[in-house]
Amino acid sequence: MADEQAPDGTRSGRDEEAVLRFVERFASSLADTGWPRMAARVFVALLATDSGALTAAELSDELRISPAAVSGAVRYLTQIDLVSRERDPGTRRDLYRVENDAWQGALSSRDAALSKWAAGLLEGADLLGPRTPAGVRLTESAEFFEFIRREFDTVMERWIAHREDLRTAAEPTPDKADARPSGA
Amino acid sequence: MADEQAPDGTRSGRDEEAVLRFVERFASSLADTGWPRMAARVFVALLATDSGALTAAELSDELRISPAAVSGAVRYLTQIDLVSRERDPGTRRDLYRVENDAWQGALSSRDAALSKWAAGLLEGADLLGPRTPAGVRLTESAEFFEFIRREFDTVMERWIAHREDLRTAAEPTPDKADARPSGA
DNA sequence: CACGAGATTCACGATTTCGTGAACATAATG
DNA sequence: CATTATGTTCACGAAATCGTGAATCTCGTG
Repeated sequence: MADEQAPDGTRSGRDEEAVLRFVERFASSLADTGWPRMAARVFVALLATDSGALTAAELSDELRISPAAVSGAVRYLTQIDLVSRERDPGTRRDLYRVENDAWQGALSSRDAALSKWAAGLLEGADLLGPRTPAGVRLTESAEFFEFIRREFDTVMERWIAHREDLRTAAEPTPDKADARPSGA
Repeated sequence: MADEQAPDGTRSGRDEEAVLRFVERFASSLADTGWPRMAARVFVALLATDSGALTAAELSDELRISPAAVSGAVRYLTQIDLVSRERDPGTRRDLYRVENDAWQGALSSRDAALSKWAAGLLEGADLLGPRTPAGVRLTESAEFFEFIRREFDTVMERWIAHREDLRTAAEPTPDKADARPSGA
């Protein structure tokens, strides 16, 4: 296991097999909460690369799925802004990249659903009579969702700040980058 | 349409057909985000009653589904603490009730999933090497989820306070309770 | 303690979802 | 402009999901 290079430039002093198992395991827990299986596998595979990006062929190969499955998974992931597509410079292949702030984006995109729910609930409250117990319950539900939606922005701001703290705390000394095998 | 009473005690000056349509429509948007169809319909049907509770027979009748389907939906809903089961006093029938703070409970129960995800991600980070780019990405993802989980408690506290504000504001005069049939 | 109302379980059939293979589309290169 | 490498679309078949009907179970009641 001398000095081989994975396609994404990752140094393979790693137990690739164990990584594969991790990808499958974590993708499964995502799938358990409603993610499409293939999308989950592709996403976690990207997360687990140093470069954060892979080509369709690499994904197809590593996960043992057809190019069509990769295409479908990637379409799903780009639609919800978890993954971006870019052209691999100098070649003809596309590169699928996981955004650094992928999770935040994923949660943010729930905003639309929350608003839609709130609107639907208010509609129902109106129908049932806003002052009936049922109408009150629906109105309060709508208010809950609107509240959550608004609070979310605040939480994200706090996360950004917290992340900065963590990052600076993680740098032991303002030394040269030493965690960069720089295989490139 | 003099003074008929729906089974849950709801006065039916309402357009029952329109309510039914609302139930189906809103249940559909829940289903679109991954809810089991029957569970969504049962849940919304309960939301739309004044008493907040219905028997299995009433649900089966109103939604035109089999008792088995009701049983399955209710099992799902009680497992995630969105609905509670109680015995209809004096009779032999169970009553399924939607909790007043149903939505909060539903979101709270996501805590477990968040923790599980964070743990899985840390495991992966360890595997990939905590100081490699991939390991850093996974660690940061885990930290994100833990952060969200912690923040959630705060948001809920603020919601409770905000809800009280809304409730007192909703009472036109400090009169006798008129919009509070006490959804106990 | 037998009866019966009501709830649950289980196997089956239908519907839907999902991944594949193959044809098709697109674009860079000589 | 033909060739080749790459990505996408579409119909098909497999597999999982879901709701039903019928049998089974539970427990209050006469």
